[in-house]
Amino acid sequence: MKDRISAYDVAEKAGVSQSTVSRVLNNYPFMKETTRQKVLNAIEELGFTRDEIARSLASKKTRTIGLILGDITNPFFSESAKVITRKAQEMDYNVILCNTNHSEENLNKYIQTLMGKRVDGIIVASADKDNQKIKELYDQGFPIILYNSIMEHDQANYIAVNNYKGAQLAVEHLYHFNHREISYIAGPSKYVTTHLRNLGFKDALDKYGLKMNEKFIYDREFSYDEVYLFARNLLNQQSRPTSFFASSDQMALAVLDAAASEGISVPDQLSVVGFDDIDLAKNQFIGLTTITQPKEKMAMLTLEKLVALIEEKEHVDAPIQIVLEPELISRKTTGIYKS
Amino acid sequence: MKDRISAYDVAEKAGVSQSTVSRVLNNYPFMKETTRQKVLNAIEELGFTRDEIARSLASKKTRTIGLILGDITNPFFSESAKVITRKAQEMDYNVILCNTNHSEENLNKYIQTLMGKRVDGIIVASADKDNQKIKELYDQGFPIILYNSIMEHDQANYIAVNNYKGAQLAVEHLYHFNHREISYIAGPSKYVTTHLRNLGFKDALDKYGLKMNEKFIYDREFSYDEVYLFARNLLNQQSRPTSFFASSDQMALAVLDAAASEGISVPDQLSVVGFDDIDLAKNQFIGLTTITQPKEKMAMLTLEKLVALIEEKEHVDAPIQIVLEPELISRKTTGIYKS
DNA sequence: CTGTTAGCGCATTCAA
DNA sequence: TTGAATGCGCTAACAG
Repeated sequence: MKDRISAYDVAEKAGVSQSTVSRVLNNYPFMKETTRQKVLNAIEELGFTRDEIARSLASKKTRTIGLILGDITNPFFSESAKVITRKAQEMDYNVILCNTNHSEENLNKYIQTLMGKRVDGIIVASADKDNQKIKELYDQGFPIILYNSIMEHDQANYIAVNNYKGAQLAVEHLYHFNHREISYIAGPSKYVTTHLRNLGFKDALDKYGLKMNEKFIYDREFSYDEVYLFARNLLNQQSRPTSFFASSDQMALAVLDAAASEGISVPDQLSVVGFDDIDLAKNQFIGLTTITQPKEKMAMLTLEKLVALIEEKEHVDAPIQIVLEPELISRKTTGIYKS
Repeated sequence: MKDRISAYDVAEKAGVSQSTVSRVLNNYPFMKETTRQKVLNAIEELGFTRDEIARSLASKKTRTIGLILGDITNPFFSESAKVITRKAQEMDYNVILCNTNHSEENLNKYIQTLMGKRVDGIIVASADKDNQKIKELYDQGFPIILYNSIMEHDQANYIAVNNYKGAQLAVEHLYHFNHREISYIAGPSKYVTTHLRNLGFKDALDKYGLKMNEKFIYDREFSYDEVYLFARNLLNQQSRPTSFFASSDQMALAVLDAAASEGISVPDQLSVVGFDDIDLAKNQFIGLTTITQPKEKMAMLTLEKLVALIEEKEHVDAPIQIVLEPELISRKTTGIYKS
């Protein structure tokens, strides 16, 4: 590879100084139009593009943000990532993507790496409750926002849906459809998101006077295969649940998969409610009943707020703490239970 | 935010020079163990992390690669991205994610940006045929690999599946199930990938003596909604196709969606074949018949080869041009046509 | 084995 | 309106 063309090369060709080149690159307004043109021409002829690394070092800004996701193959995350990257491009930011596979170790490692890369801000879409690193960043005033999660910290920035209420809506829906035996794919309560959904689920059971069957609760790590096996096993039991509430649509799909493998038809013999309202849930071949999150809105808002934090850190105002309302959308995977 | 801690601060605290600090950071082997410890302690106490930006500027390496995708919400891409980011982390690389939404303008813009960011290499998973920018990079010897696509250029690096053959397998399968009226969701032939699938499709029709019905071919841009409408419209016609072959599983889902909306049952009244074998295709609630791509293998290979190109550019060997074999997996969305 | 020195390619004062 | 000089925080010779 031939040597790169630097601003000095351009300067020489244009017969000006490097700082003048820098000025036209940065749209400095007070310049003679002719010199600007000379520089522009030289840039054109040489095919020069500035070195963003050097620029970052000098300016202490990278115009890059880190996006930490739990699992990019979960449509909830990828659909969010799509919105965030599009918006980022519009605002002239780049996105470094990090996939933790739901491991806190990875999360910490990624935060470390991103800080080393001097990203201007971070969006965390898969935060463990009380994560220490994140709290440190809040304390330092570093621009960081939790997406789809909240954190109890007076400086915490987050944008999420009311997960507690979402879970309640699910139980309510199933209850009204005469379901009394509800299996719950909860996921580990180490995440605030799932923790809140778990609380909502339990309180809703209480409200309707239903007892919780521990055997019907899956509280291990999110894993398609594990949930598939769990559901399949449960469906083979003598006293099997009449319905499932899954803490994510992805996991609801695993339940549907398991049901299909056992020849159990949905919704006739089994009802399933998900959470997230991924695009696929709308697909009429599937028609998953689920709890909506205003993903698009949340994602846009998250990026906008983050950029605001980055670019106008002067007036830090109050921390950003936004909680949106979920909604239940009834489709084809739930039906009235007939005993 | 308080001032960052630099290697000089560490050096001072440890009572050594900054270059010594740099040495321990880079695991330079010939050092007195005691000084190494002094430095390590100072690093620990100060909570120092090195500035990767400065490091990149000085070393001319960023340990970052660009990953350009057509659509992150298409599981084929997100599943590939997952493998690539995991592998990248293992090899101590970061990934900047770019989502083109299948627009060549975006592709070019992103390539530009990534080059400005001085990424060490680029993976393009959504390349337009004959893209000029990509060719330039090949000419310069810049490490760039096409994933799931090929390019006719003597220095092109690519890893893909035999798309021509894949399409043929699909037609063959449908033909053996007595389907004679096959609709094809082709996508625009400006992508090499789809172009080859289109060729395979047409040649297969010829082989079986089937005539191509232009009205059954969708050759516009990949868009879920557009394909949905196209399929729905077709299914409403008097002489509707008995089967669909979609150039991606994502588009096959759109067809299933349309069929469901028209109350047409699959596979009894309609057969559907996809392409990619996304995880969801295996879901028994759906059971999509499709053409497999060895995604995992392809993705791993792509990253490994790219890193090889980056790190050992001395022996550039022959260009990397790997074409893997596809396979048809018959599941629940295809059945024998009974007239 | 360790310190000194000179860049990397820009942005950004300060003068002129 | 422009140029010269300095430094961002590190790596990488080169001495010693």
